[in-house]
Amino acid sequence: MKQDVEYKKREQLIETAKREFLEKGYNKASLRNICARAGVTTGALYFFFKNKEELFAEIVDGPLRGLRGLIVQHFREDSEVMSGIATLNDIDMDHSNESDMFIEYIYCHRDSFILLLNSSENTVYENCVDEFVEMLEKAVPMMMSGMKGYTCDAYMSHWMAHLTIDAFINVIRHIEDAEEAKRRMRPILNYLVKGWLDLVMVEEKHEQKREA
Amino acid sequence: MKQDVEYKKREQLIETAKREFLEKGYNKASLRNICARAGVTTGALYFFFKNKEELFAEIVDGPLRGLRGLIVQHFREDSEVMSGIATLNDIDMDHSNESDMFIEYIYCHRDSFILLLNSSENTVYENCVDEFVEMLEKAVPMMMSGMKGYTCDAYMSHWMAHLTIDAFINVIRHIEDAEEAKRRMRPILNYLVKGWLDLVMVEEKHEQKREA
Amino acid sequence: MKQDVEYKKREQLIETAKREFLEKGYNKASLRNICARAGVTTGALYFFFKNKEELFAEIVDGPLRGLRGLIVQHFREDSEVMSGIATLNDIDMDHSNESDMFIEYIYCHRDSFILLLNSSENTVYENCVDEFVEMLEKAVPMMMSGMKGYTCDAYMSHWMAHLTIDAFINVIRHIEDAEEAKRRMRPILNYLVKGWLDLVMVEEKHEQKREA
Amino acid sequence: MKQDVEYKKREQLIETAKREFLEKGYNKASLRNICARAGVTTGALYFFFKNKEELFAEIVDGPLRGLRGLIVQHFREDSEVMSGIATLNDIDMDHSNESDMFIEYIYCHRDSFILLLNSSENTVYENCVDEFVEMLEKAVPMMMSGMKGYTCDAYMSHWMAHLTIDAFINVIRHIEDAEEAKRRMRPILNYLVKGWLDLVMVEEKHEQKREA
DNA sequence: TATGAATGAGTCTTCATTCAT
DNA sequence: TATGAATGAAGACTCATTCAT
Repeated sequence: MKQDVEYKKREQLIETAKREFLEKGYNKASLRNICARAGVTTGALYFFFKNKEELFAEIVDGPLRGLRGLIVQHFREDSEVMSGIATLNDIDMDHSNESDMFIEYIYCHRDSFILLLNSSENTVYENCVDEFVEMLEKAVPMMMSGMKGYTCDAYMSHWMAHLTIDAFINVIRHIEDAEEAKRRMRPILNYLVKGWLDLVMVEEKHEQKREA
Repeated sequence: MKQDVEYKKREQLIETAKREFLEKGYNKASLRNICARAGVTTGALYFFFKNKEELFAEIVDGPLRGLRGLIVQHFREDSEVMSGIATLNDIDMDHSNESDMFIEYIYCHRDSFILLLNSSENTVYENCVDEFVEMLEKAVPMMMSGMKGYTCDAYMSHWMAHLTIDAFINVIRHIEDAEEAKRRMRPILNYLVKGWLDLVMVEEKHEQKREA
Repeated sequence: MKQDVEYKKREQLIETAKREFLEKGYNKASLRNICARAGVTTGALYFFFKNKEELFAEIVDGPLRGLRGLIVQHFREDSEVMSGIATLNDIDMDHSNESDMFIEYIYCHRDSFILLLNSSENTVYENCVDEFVEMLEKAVPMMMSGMKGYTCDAYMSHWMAHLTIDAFINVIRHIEDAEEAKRRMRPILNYLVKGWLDLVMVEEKHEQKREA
Repeated sequence: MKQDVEYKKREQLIETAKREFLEKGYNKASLRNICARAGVTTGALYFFFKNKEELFAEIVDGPLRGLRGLIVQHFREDSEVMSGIATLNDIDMDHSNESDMFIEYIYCHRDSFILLLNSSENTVYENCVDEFVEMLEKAVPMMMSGMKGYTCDAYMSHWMAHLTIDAFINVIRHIEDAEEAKRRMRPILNYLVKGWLDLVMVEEKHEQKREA
């Protein structure tokens, strides 16, 4: 009974913090203001959270780790599938399922991800996007490594990774409904996959000619 | 003669402001600090500029307008060229020249554009990127309007515009040298143009089938 | 059985408080911190102690009263011995035993005394040293009162008392080992006793001359 | 004319700060309070001084450096005088002049020194007394080095230095009038000098006996 | 006995801006 | 043109203490 009340205050605080951070960004968000809006004294906030940063982390860290985990796991599974494939033509061009899954997860915590994308300046999270770019940049070439006769162009791999992540970010930022987001993401992703195959995968003959 | 001295102070102020804004972002940048670094009193700053925002604008507004103008003019010229083209196959697939020109201009004022991209939070410029997306999003379909048998998918046009702009931003952010930037941009742009043609331009028959 | 546990908490609290007070001084010591270090909740602290000052007192008051008692008793005994002495020459110049006894007691509670000396600002104890100076300042002349032909210079008595106490304080502060402290204190004390006799005890003739 | 007003505010600030620091000690002194008492806004304080610490330093640093300089210079001169002396008996036992000079200087800035002695906890100055002890501890033996047949007992030198400084501190703390302070200091200093000669200077024969 | 959530006044400090000179 | 003193609100954060449970 009392616990309900107590938890309610903590939850209240998180909820108002989320709103304030979204509206003003991390820096301009005012703890005083958050407390006032949550009907709580400043001291109370510092009972629940060590810091402004920790309050932000509370909102954002869980979903971020979750997504990270999801991606790692997904790449692992994908690697296994790919290990049985030898030519470009055998690659399944439909990546809707994967795309859907990521969107699904992200939209369960959309506020948090919007926060990370738009309002995490001066936070340890301010470069969190780079991490995902890097993961993608390294994962794809690895998955392709079994394909005979092709090598990866590292530079294009980097840029395709960037573009791919940017595509997700655009969707997350501008589409509110998860189902619509999924629907919109699918054709874009297919286009991007083609990019990976056309620009990143280089026929080795071609490559040798160049070097020659 | 005296004017020289004065102008020097103004110039000094702008130079230090640029550095401070780049290092700390608009919000965290301190006018006091800027003045101190420039060897100028706070009062002096307020003689030259109305306030913090106007100081920021001084650095950023010129290049921004310049780029805007360049783009508008370019689209106008391109429209004329395109008006003589009737089929997709006739389109010149090499857009290196255009890409080069934009990069060239941007890199003449790279500091300013980096400022706009990374440090314009809480400024009227904070959404300036959207404007360019919008320009592109609308311009391309217009240019294509002469092409018989095709219509534009508005939605994909939006996303391709976004991706295209993002591609430029990635390059600007991460590559310091103008020539290298041009070189890297070309293949990416070509890939993107293919995207425009494949995803945005829809054969009308196809379209009718779908709708049927 | 349960009492054991409780007492353990109290004891824990005192122990951590001692450390915290020593490290940060009375003011900067944080009750929160003390509780955390002791693995106890803030509420618990307030069950055992009325407030911050009383927690400090708990550590410090016992030893302080003990020392006070020891000194009073010692002066009483010394007075009796001195009542049988009529000339300066008969005074026992070796005060090692007394010095040793005080050092012995103080070093049994050295932490507490260090606390009193270094970390009692803004406490009722912050001037506790003065009390000892005063005791000494008054006791010595009283003990000497039986000596015919001499009077006490009140002013010099005050300063010698101060110097004597300061000498003890220096030792307590800077020497950790009790035995070494005793050893170091002895020659200093003998020098100080000579000071008492030379500066404080004034031959009455001399005195009359002066006044004449 | 305006300058008068401006300087007055700064001076006012320093004056009130001095009072506040004296009354409450460095930590408990409140900048808000100081500003209010000085009839100045908080911002103003931070125009004149970088910090709480710097405000404190402003009051205290000058006098401290002055005293340090005075002592260094004095020791240098004394060394020259002593270099012409070979036996203990030739030493001038009257050190009134020196004592007077130090007291004179200190009492010109007595507030500052009281601050240093009583209210500098948690400041870089909190151990400033030790420095003077050390200077004295090292200087005296050096000055005595010319004396044949004697060596210095390092330990007693340390304690005599401590006692000597403590004696000064007692006077400064408890006597308000400079002239009275001088008068009181003289006999004490003479007593202390005797201590230096008796306890610190050891006849080498004696020393050798001991070692034998 | 003991918890731990909550208080609320208080801390030092920073800032963009103003204005008499 | 330019100074620089001064403003005053706001910032994050800390603290000893209380009290219903």
